[in-house]
Amino acid sequence: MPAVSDSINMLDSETKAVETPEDHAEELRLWLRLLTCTTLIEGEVRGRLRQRFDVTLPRFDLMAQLDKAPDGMTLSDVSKRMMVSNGNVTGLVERLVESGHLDRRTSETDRRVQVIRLTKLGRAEFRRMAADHETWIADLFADLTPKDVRELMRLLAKTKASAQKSAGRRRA
Amino acid sequence: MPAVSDSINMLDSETKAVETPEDHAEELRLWLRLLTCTTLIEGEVRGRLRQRFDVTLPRFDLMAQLDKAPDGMTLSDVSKRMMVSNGNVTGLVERLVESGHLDRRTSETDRRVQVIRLTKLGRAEFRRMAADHETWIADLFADLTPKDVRELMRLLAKTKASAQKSAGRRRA
DNA sequence: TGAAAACATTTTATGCTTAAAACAATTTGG
DNA sequence: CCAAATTGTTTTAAGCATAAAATGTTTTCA
Repeated sequence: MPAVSDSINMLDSETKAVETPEDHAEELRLWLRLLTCTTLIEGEVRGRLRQRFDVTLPRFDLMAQLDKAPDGMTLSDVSKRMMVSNGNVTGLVERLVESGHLDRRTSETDRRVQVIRLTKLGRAEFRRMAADHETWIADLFADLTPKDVRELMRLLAKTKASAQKSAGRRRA
Repeated sequence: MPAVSDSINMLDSETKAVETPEDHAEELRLWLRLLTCTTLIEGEVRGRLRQRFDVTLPRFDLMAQLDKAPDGMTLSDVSKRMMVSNGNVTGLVERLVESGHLDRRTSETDRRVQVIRLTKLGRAEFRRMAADHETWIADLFADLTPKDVRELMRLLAKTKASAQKSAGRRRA
């Protein structure tokens, strides 16, 4: 096998790995750091939501999606947006309907579809929580300059695109 | 209360918010993008670990910690490193001992402490998985240039420090 | 038209995760 | 020395999460 036949981005690394056991330690470290940041912030937000509002993060996240959709969303939409499994949404919605935060109805045009939206109570509670939530986030990122924020946005957009491409390659 | 007593970074934003309802939309968007990237990559890694090795991500993460500690770690150490609750580790370890991947013993000098380490089997299996895992990560980040990686590392380090500071302020 | 494919959701089985309380062992300070 | 505080772990109760199979509905297309 000629050395020049090396291609970039090949997933089947069988032969490649034998020839050149490449060092991906930097990417690995980057991934761990990304994960650490997210875990740290997520844990902080989770704790504050529980302490101040006695609400879980998943419930808050779901309400956040619905707050942006006054006409409601289908369970599938929610599932895709939140990047969680369908079954997960089913249970989450169940509990939020039970607590009076969500309203759920079957679509008139397609009886497979469930449309959910925030109740008046749900919207009011979410708005209160969201206001505090925003200040928490601002505080957690307080040491970043506006330039840092812009730069991170850019690099994370690139990261997201790269990961999506890779995920697509695998499914293909 | 004198007006001059206002301090920066105050979490009690009662009066401040009324005066200047500051806009933190950028930080919020940054946080959501960070979360999206992590969720995306994590889901991808989780799926591949399950498909190729029939192992869960938490199990893999725990084994990864132990692989770096040939002499073993206490449950507390693991819990801190993985940033998960103590009870979480208890259950995870239980199952990994059951499956023969981990060895657990009570410390001789302090009978409260449980020391766990990888068994020969556990280490062998982890090494196999880790090799693949590294190529997956490299592929997921493939579109980032070395410069991008360095810059992201730097900005995420800054983010982590900022978040830790904020978390500390709250606990204080 | 009508069987097959696609779709939206729910169910099932299993495992992960947390916060808080309980338990057990060690350390500390009067 | 010993009661109190601290530390390490486990237990408990509740909820979150996934993958895969099951259910019911709509669409496709031969």
